[in-house]
Amino acid sequence: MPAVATATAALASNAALAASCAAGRAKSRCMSCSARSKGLCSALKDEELPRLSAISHHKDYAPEEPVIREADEAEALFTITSGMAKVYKTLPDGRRVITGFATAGDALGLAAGGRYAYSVDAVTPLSVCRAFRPQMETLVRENPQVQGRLLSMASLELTAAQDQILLLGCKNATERLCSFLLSMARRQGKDGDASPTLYLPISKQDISAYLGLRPETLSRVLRKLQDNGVIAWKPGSRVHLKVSSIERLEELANAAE
Amino acid sequence: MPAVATATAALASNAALAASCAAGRAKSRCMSCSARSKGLCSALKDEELPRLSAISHHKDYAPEEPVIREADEAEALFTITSGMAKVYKTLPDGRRVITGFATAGDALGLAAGGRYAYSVDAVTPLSVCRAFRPQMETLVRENPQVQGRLLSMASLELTAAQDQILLLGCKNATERLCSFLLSMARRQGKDGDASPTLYLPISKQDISAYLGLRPETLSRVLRKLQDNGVIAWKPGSRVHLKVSSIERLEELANAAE
DNA sequence: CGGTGCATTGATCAGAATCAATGATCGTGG
DNA sequence: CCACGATCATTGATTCTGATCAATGCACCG
Repeated sequence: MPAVATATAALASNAALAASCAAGRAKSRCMSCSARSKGLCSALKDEELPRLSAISHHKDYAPEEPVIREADEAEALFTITSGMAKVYKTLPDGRRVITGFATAGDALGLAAGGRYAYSVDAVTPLSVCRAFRPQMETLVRENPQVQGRLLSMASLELTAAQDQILLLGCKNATERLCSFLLSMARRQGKDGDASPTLYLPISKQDISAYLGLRPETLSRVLRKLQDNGVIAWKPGSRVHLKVSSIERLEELANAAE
Repeated sequence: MPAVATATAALASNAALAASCAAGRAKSRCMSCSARSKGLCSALKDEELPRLSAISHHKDYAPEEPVIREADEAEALFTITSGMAKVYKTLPDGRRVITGFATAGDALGLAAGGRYAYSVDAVTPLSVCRAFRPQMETLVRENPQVQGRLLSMASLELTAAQDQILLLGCKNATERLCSFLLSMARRQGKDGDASPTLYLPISKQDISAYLGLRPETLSRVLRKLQDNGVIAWKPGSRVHLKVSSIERLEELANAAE
């Protein structure tokens, strides 16, 4: 997740980012954004960017800070420019699942009804771009291709959600963890190949909430994988992880033994 | 699910539905469709309908017949006109989850990549409308509002998928079943109110595959709810169900006891 | 009428949850 | 800079839910 590293660097100015900006300034803002080529923004040509800059407002969040609260009025669409966020849902009694992790380029707040369907908190230091609904709708009207981009992003999310349903509905603890590590490794690797070294800014609590497991169970499975030599914590940092055998991980991800 | 009743009635002619139809005939076809006001089609005005008719091909399926196979080339977009279908994903070793049930108006085959991300089988006798990708893309280009409709449908599906993740990640067997019955009752009730009499064309096998439970477990939970007087099989038909107390069901759906 | 296949029920097992205790880490303030 | 407390991770012991295994019952169909 290379975007994470640039979390603090991107877009230093904060004060000037109120309701609207001069087009010239705004253009350079979106042009130099680390998410320029991703998500929503990739649907716009350079010359169309100022329109987006004009309606989007930058905002930063500290780790664990709430970004979106389920059931709130869905007044804005968020695009992550750097960092990572967790998307989750909660039951009345406090139980929760993390339904996904979002990174640079991902959109948050695509609500079908008038209200957000999930909550979002920052995982790492997080930067987002907010565009409020009315202005967003104008942009979409003027640039219909944006909707196509939104649709394909929603489809991707849907596919990811269904994969997660498969994981939660069928897989045991070991398979869940291996599937998760593998998908993170693939996200970080080049063209679909899983990277053997893995940057994991996500706490174990959050991983267990994502996998539908208790922290204790996650800890035990993690230990088992280490003892079997499948993975190793990289010395020196707790957020780096080394996978000794991607093949072994792939086996474990789909086959109960 | 009123649409189910019309499964056999809708669109009797089959032979004439090859590559293209005369606009007049085609118009009346979509105009009188039971899904006219739903899904994709609701995005088109009456006078735009012939364009859709011209590119859509009708097809019927018997219960349990496959409609879409995961990983196949995604060559068409399906819209259900009547009946019910199950959407599911499978692991290499055969384990499977049903990720959702689709009824009249629902779209199937919205694939982000070039391939279907899931399989679909008919649950009841099923009628669908197929539109092949290239023609569909033309239609979308000429009627951009269709994409908006697709987007909001995808968002709804995404929300449903995330609810299912919450169910599988957090809830116990009783809560799962109650949540399911409740959502089915709501689908069949008027304006969000759950209906106390419930038409359930879905086999217990499929219900258990949807809830991430074994058939034996489902059977036991079902029995418990009956013994507690929360639900009752309506005498005379095994696909009808009566809920004695929606409130009780709502309690059970979200609260571990 | 017998057979096949699915649903139910019962008995047992196992995987993960829960409960509990200890140990590591981090931030804080003395 | 170190000591302390708080928080979180790990490990162990035990429980419990749901899975699995097995037997019986029932319905549908040839």
